[in-house]
Amino acid sequence: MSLPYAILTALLEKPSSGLELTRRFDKSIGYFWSATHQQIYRELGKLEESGAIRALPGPRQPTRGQKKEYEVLPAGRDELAAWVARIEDPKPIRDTLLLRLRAAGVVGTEGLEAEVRRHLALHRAQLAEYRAIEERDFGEGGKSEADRLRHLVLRAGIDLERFWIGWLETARAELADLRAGAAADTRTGPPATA
Amino acid sequence: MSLPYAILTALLEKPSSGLELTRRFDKSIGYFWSATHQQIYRELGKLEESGAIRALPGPRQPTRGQKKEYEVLPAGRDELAAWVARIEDPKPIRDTLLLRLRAAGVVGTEGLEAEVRRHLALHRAQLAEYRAIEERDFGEGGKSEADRLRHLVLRAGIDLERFWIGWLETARAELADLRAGAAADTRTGPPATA
DNA sequence: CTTCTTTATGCAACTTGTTGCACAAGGCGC
DNA sequence: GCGCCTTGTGCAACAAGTTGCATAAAGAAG
Repeated sequence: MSLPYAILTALLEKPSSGLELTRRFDKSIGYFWSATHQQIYRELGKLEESGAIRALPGPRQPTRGQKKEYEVLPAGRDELAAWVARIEDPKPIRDTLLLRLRAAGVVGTEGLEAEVRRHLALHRAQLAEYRAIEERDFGEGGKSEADRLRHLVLRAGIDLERFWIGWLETARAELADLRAGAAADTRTGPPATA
Repeated sequence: MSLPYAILTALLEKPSSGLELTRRFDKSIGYFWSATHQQIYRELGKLEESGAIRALPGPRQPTRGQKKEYEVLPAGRDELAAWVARIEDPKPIRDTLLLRLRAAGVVGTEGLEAEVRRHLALHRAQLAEYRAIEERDFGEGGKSEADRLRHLVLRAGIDLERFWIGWLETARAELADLRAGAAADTRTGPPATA
């Protein structure tokens, strides 16, 4: 499980409350590890119980509805450092569009082209967003180690979007070609291979 | 949820038993949608109950330990066709290595370089495997619609591995550079930016 | 014929992630 | 003061995925 480590990283970057973490996950960390506020609160509770983090002493004892900030304890930092070097195999992707393309091979491509075009637009928008972040946050040189590593992660996001855009363009062309072939079939009859 | 549709696709390609499906998932479909035999058996039960598939009548009434083959019914095929055209947004990736790189920004890169190299080797091996499949199954032209779509899916796998290999090479170089910088610091003292 | 292995199906418990909602405190408008 | 919105924490139920194990039949090994 990686969520606790994502939370420890975020808290080391800056001590925060549950809701603040949720917002930060929505922005930066969530681009490659998303989490809802429920998951985050649950995990914060576990981390506090296990002694990896602790609540910062606030003006009054926090009850329900009161902000509660956390900071990482040395034990939590050690766990995170150990996790960074841990051996863990990459997991295969899980993408429904690939699955749907395969399904289209047996039930037909009806409606798939529109969905491919829609995904293409979404990935192009995401790429533009990443590029804007890159220009804003990593414009000139003279960066710290943490900055260079964050930039590296961002470049993974950028390259990944580029991969999707390239592949989706191929897919769109292929689907258009199949459609043209199918239209020809209705005029001339199916080819011998069908 | 996509697993039932993955199973319907596999069963349309060829009626199978639970264990056969598991093996086929391990080979081809599992490259982008993996599933354990438990998930598959559970889902087969649900699909049979909902009338999307049915057990093929075998030599005797199958009990526990006896092979039980399924085929897709028209209702299941219709559901699958509707799913192919469904609007569904792409989900962001979840990759622990990216997360660990980010964590390394706050706790140090100790041990990460070895893990990056290991992943690089794994992705190179996976790429070689995909390329072998491509040559074996999609060598010459004259392909059916289903074949062309399967090839398209395989090319996504190939391009994705290429993306990882390219990015991991960049990451390895960056980590080596950071390590060299840190080594220099121990001799000359940290730079003013630290 | 008994035991062991392989093939095959499946239950139960657990972990992880999602969805919907409840509840508390504080600020704002009137 | 009273209603309402925002901020903030959290429970409960569900859905999806994982792990470990139980069970049954069939064939091979002795």
